[in-house]
Amino acid sequence: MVTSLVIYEDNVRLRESLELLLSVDSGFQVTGAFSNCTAVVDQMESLAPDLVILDIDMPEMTGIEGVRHIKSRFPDVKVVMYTVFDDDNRIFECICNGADGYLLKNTSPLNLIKALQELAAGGAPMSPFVAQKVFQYFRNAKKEKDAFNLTPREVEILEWLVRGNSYKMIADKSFISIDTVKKHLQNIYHKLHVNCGTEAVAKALQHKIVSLE
Amino acid sequence: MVTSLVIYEDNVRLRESLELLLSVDSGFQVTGAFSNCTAVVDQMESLAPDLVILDIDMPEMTGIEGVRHIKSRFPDVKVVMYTVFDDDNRIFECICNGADGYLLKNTSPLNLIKALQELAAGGAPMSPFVAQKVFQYFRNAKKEKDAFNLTPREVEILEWLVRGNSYKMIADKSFISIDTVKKHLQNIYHKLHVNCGTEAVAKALQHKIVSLE
DNA sequence: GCGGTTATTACCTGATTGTGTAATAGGAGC
DNA sequence: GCTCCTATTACACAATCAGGTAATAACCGC
Repeated sequence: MVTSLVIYEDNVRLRESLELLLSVDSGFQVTGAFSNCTAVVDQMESLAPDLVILDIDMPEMTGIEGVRHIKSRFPDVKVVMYTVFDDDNRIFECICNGADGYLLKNTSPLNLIKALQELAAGGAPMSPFVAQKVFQYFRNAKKEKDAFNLTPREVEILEWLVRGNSYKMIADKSFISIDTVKKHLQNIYHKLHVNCGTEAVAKALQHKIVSLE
Repeated sequence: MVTSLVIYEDNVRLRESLELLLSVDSGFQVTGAFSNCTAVVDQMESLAPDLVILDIDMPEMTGIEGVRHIKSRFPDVKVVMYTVFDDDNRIFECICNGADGYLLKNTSPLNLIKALQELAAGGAPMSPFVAQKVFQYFRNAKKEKDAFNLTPREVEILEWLVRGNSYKMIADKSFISIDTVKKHLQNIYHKLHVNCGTEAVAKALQHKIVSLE
C-alpha cells in the first residue's frame, strides 16, 4: 500500500531533493510538488493525497494560511510543516491551525522518512527542539502558581468565580454568608495583585491556579 | 562522557530489565534503581544523576508527585515519565509538573535508548500517541472559536475586559462612550451564552478567542 | 500559653455592572 | 433603493461588586 504525498516548497533545489529522496524510498509516492500554495484547495481536490509537506515561507500565501485551508476542507489529510522557523509564534500558530507535525529543515533524510511514517500512522512527529518548546508551553504556567500563596479555601472560592458564579451563588454553594465570600475575594484580589473579578479570573486561568473542563 | 541515570519502577522484573538494557548500552550508567520515590529528594541529593526514569503508578508516592519534588529542588535533572497511562489528565499533569519527556511502556528498547539520548541532549522525547494528544490540546481550542460569530469590534472590547479593564477604562481606551461598551458587552454575553463578565473572560480564554501575554 | 494564620460574619457606602428599550448612522449586498 | 449588519449613544433601574473597618473563633507551632 503506497502513501501518496504532495510537497509545497518554493526553493526549487530543496523541492527536487525531497522528490528524489522520496522517489527512492519505498512506501511514498510524490503525486504533486508546487512552489506556492495559492491553489491548494483545488490541488487537494484533484490529487487527494494522504500526506502534505508544507513549507511556511512561500510567496503569495504562507504555509500557516495553507494548513488552515487544507484542514478546514480536508481534515483527514495529514499535514506536516517543514521549515527553518523555530519561533514560538509560528510553531503554535501552525499547530492551532491543524498541522499534524512540525519538522525543522535541519532534519536528516533518515529522520524525515521516519517522521513521514509516523505521520502516516497517525502520530505527530516533531523535531526535538519543537518538542521542547511545546513542553515549555505547559510548564511556564505552573511556575508562579505557588508564589501567590492562596489558601485551599481561597482556591475553592476562586474556582466558583471562574466558573461564572456571582457572590451570592458562591455563598450558597459554599454554605457561607455573602460577606464571607466578599472577604475571601478581597484577600484573593490582593494576593493576585488585581482589582476586580474579571482580572482575577484571567490571572487564575493564565497561571493555571484553577483550570476549566 | 557517561550519562548517569536513576530508575524508579515498582515492578521488579521491569526494573531489572531496564538496568540490564542500559548496562549493555554504552553511554548510560545506572547509579540507582528504586521501587518507590518516597525518598526521592535524598536520593537525588546523594546520587546527583543526569537523568531519571520515572514510573507513575508506584506505592506511597506517585511519579506525578515525584517529578514535582525532583524539579522543585533539582530543576536541571532531566526526568522522563515511563508509564502505561495514556490519559490526558496524567500526561498534562506530568508535563506541567516539569517532566521533560513522556514515554509509554510499549516503547521498544531501541526507541527507549534513542529517547534517553534525546533527553540527555535537552530534547523532549515522547511516544507518538502522546505527541498526538499534545497537538490535540492546541487544536481543540480553535474549533469552536469561529462559532461564536463575534464581530472584530466585539473581540476588541472583549480583549480589554480580559485584560482587567472596567467599563469606563474600556470606554476611554476605545474612544467610545461607556454606554456603547455596555451594549457591546451585552451582545458579547449573549453570543457566548454567559451572564457576566467573569464568565465571559473564562470562556474567552478557554476557547482562545483572545489570548494573554 | 501566646502569636500567627485561617475562616467566619456584620455593616456601611460608593462605584460598577447588567438589563431593557429606543434611536441614529454608515456600509455591504441584492 | 432597500434591507441587514455593525457601531454608536442615551437613559433609567435594579443588582452586584469592591473597599474599609471591626470582631469572633478555631487551629497550629513554638
